[in-house]
Amino acid sequence: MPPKVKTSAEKQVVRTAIMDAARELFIHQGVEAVTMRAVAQQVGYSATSLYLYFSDKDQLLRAVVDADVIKLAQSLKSTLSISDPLQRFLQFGQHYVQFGLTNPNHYRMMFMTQHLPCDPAFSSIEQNNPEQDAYSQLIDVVTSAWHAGVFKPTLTDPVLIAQTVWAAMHGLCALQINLADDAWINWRPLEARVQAMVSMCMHGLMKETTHE
Amino acid sequence: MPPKVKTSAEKQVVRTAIMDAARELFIHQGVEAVTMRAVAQQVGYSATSLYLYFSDKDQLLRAVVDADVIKLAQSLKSTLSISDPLQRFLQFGQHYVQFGLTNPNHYRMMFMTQHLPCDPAFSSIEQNNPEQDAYSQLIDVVTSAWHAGVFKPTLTDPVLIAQTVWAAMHGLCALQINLADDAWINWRPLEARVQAMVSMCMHGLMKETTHE
DNA sequence: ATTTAAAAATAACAATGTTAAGTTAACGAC
DNA sequence: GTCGTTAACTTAACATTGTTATTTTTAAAT
Repeated sequence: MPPKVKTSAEKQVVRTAIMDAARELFIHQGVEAVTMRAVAQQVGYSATSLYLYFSDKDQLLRAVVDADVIKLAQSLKSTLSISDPLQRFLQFGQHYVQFGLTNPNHYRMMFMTQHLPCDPAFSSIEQNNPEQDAYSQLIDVVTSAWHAGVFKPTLTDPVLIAQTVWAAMHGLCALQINLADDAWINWRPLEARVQAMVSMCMHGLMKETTHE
Repeated sequence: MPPKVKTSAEKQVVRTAIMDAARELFIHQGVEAVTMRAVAQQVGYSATSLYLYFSDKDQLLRAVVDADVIKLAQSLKSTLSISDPLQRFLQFGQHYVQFGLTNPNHYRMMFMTQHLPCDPAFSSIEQNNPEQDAYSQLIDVVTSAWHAGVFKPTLTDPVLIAQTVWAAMHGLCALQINLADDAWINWRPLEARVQAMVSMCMHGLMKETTHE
């Protein structure tokens, strides 16, 4: 069966196929519930063959997450062309939240599960490349809005603003993803919570004149 | 060896011992990494005996988390005696964040790991009892501040305010806990991020006059 | 044609959650 | 007292998992 000697390109095809199968299962069943055997079966290999392409399950997850961060960045890229810095910022944020809420397992996998710290030295993502690095996009978007003077004058560090907004939006997504079904809490409708969070951020960060 | 016929009180002692051992290990090693055998050894029983007290690992985790939610509520209780509604709200929030950041594994176990939804009908926590239910404390604290008129007049739903503030603070804690060591991100100092988040919430929610 | 080694599969291992099958000894009935 | 009965517990055992060791297959190199 093994048609020996795969070109590096052919190997990449298999690698990608494994990652796609893994992502599909991770997203639908959660990372924990997915076995290497299941991934292998999905892609038509034996379980042990996966280890020829990924050293272990953690590395496979890491690779999938990396690829998805790039995808998120490419998705967010569409908002970067908005010329008005304020609108660009708002759309960017909305896009991010929408991604998290419509792809909960995706989001959980990327930002809520404990995985190996992402080492820029070994990542497949090119740091600071706005095509791939969603975090650097965020920094850029906030920084340009900051230069445009939309934030309160007391706020002097765009990076800090960015990290605060990210945290706020992340909290919204994370609680929804983890506790939406918890009968304990009488959640307000999701849209109302999104709206309230956006509103709080705007009133908390922007100049008064900006959001009349 | 088995000294037959334990009173219900004695059984409760064993149950608690198991939960304490489990919590200790969960917190130091993460829920995933802890085996039933390890918990059993810690408490001096065989692994299978744990199943006489908890139907499975998920239920054990659920019981531990429930107990810790009560502990959190009791810890937060100290702030409830502050007479000024605004100060009470602020201290309550600060207390919560401090808990999350100084007990990261605890916090992760309680709010960031996937576990069985908490069913009020079967929980050991008494819902709406301010001694035990931290969420109801939050609602109360925000509602009384709302009645005191500290929030912007456009904000008409104290529950929505509470859920928004919780999400914001949770995002702060969650990102710190999961991504603090990620070399990708040039995190601002933790205290600065806490301060910035608190400030954003206040400016975003409070009447102008409240925070001069 | 024979050798070599890449690519894959099969067999196998240790660890884990969990269940089934014993084992021990305190209590009640006589 | 002794004799079952049964609660409390232990030891065996199982299925599943991630992973490694071994073996098979087969395209290319000689």
